[in-house]
Amino acid sequence: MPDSSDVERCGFLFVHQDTVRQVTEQMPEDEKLYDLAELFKVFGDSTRIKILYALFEAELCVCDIAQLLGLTQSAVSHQLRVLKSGRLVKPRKEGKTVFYSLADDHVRTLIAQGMEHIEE
Amino acid sequence: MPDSSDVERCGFLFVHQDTVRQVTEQMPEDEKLYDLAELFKVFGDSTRIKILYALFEAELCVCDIAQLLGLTQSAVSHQLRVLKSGRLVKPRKEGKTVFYSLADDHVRTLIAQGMEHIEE
DNA sequence: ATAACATATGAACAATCAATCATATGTTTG
DNA sequence: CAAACATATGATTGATTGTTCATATGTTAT
Repeated sequence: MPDSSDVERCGFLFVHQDTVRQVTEQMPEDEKLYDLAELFKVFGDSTRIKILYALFEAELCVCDIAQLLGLTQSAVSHQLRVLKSGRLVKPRKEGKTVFYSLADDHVRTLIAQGMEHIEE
Repeated sequence: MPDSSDVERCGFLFVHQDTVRQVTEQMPEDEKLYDLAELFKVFGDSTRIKILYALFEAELCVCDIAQLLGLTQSAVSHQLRVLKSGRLVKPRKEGKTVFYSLADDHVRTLIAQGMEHIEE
């Protein structure tokens, strides 16, 4: 990370000074941007995407998901933990088994938007 | 990865057999799911998110972005390459300098949706 | 042509991460 | 209580990734 005494300068920054100030003002806080990146990181793995897609259709238990996707129970459980901590899925306990479902509709919307981008 | 001869079975798969079949049918092809995960992976880094946010307001050159975000020219260039290969930004060359802008509106929509999820 | 500049690229390294294996927790059934 | 079952967790490991440093490519100006 370069420190302020050693900042590079191209000719355009000062030409676009107004724009640059505007950009700086509109930029959300660092923490928010970090959280946003963390959210997308959760979507950024094909196993987790598959799990989410599976939950598009139905509430499923860990073991069902594992069979459905040809994965280990452990792998699925680990990934469900990531999805849960990102508030993308929510558990419902029923005796021994835990059923997972999508936490809210943002998950659907985000994935749909992503698909649109892929397919265009 | 477990092979088919050694599949775990919980009591629920067969209870939910119809649902499981339906889920399997609705599931997109593996390659598409992989690509989708790749797309989200591009959003899944705070530096890239910051770059995208900067480009929300204006077309900017590499050097401007570097200064704006307090990053190395090299780091920005590397990340712009990732963003470009994900078709999230597009370059416009003008002499020595290269200006980058958002490739399309999906970028805005996706980030907006993500922010909604974060802020709720 | 040569110097200055803007950007891109390649190699190297530290950090992060997903899958695996082994095991722990907690629930139901006999 | 003990055995069987469903899920969760912790440690390890191979792979991926973001940054840095050095350098290359390509453009403009003297």
